[in-house]
Amino acid sequence: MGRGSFSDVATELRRSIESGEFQRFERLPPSRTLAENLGVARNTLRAALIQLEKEGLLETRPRSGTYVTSPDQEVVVLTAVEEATPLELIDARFALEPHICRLCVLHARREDFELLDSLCSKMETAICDPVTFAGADTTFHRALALATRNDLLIWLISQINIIQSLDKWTRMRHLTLDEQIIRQYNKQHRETLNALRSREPERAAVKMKEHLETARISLMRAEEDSVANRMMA
Amino acid sequence: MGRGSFSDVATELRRSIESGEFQRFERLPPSRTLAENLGVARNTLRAALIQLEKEGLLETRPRSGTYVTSPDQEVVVLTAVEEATPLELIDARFALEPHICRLCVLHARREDFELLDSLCSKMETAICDPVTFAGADTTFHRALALATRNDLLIWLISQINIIQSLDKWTRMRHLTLDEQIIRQYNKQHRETLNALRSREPERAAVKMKEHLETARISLMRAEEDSVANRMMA
DNA sequence: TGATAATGGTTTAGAAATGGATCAAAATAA
DNA sequence: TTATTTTGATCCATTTCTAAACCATTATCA
Repeated sequence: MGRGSFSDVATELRRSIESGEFQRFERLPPSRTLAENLGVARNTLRAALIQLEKEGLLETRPRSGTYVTSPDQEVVVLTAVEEATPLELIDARFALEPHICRLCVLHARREDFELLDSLCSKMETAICDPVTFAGADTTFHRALALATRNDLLIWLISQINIIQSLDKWTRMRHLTLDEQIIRQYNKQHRETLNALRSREPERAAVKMKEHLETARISLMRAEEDSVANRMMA
Repeated sequence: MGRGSFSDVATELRRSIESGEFQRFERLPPSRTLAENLGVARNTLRAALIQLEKEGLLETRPRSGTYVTSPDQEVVVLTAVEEATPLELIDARFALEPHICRLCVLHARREDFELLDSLCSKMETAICDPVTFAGADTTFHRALALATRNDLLIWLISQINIIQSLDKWTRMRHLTLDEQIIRQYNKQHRETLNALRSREPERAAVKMKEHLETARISLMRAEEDSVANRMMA
């Protein structure tokens, strides 16, 4: 056969491992068996295994077997956090927050609305103060999660907030916060809160989506600008 | 000379324990008997037992027996999250997964569909095997997240999967998986995948919501049953 | 009480299976 | 063609399994 098949085998195995077909700590089938299953010669398989070992997905103990190395959970956290792009983060919030609004309609109590209301007021007095606004904004979205009374969602949102509070994010975020944007955000926060108060789950979800869409657009604009600046420099 | 079957035996036993075949505090069969049942030498079994003891799943008292202990599985950080209830978890998935489907339509590639397809097939052949089905099901939902190419979403889903893999969940989950439910899940998985393939984000999201709704209902029914059982006892 | 059985722990020698290495021939790509 | 890669086969060194025995302690029961 021609070339290329060894890297195809590596790709196939990599997918199997990443997709969880071979669990961590589990032993892969013996190279002879595995080669037969994959319809490939043992030598070819070996080349693929060596490749994957270099990548750190496998560990082979001679005369014992080839094992899936444990992907350290903490490493996953770090890479997920460090490599998350602003748009990925917005997409994640797009998934979570509209549904959080729906759940708020079911579970929020009077005191939750009071907290959300006071946070809106705080943001409305911070039109010229991006730092204060950003803090209150984070608190507002966190308060929405809290109002669901769902510990898991609260935790997920808090994880996202942790990422958002990293340095590189904070700076970019403050850049996007001009007075016009803050006014728009404030309007959307109010609209969302009103929909929640009148117990309209879908309207609240829609308002939240509009809010996130605004945030996405301003983020993209900020990125374009920073690219443009980099090109100017 | 060298096989690694002791690690395979450990995997098999781990499955038996997680599937509830061996209940907590229950004594395992004598090592001689168990070894014979597994078709493996007693020494090999012992190596596996020692491994599982290290993992904290078993406790062996010399001359008495080997007992299933409370598994301190996944000692991960999520202390607050460990107390998440099944319904909280379903709500979180309600938030994440429909939107993940929408993003899949944008980002999934051919090989993603192939993986999802093969997982559907695997689940369809596991109608009478809840343990295998549950594993493939988790992988399926993870594969959906992977197909979004959004590392943050992938991470969030993996966190949810970790919770779901905790011992107390696994048992309840397997209880809810009768043949009828599995057939329904399989149908819904297929429908979701088909919607993704034909690039219809909203239909995929709707199918996923239906799927999660089914899961929620069967969970609630299982909880009612367990409450009823407790009241009978 | 005392005898017997049952259990986990340990050791041993031999057998079986595994990954590692090499090489000539075949197949493929350029 | 020419160069490269895969294949299939064989041998090797070593690990790990098997099988069987024996030990020490506990449990059971007469």
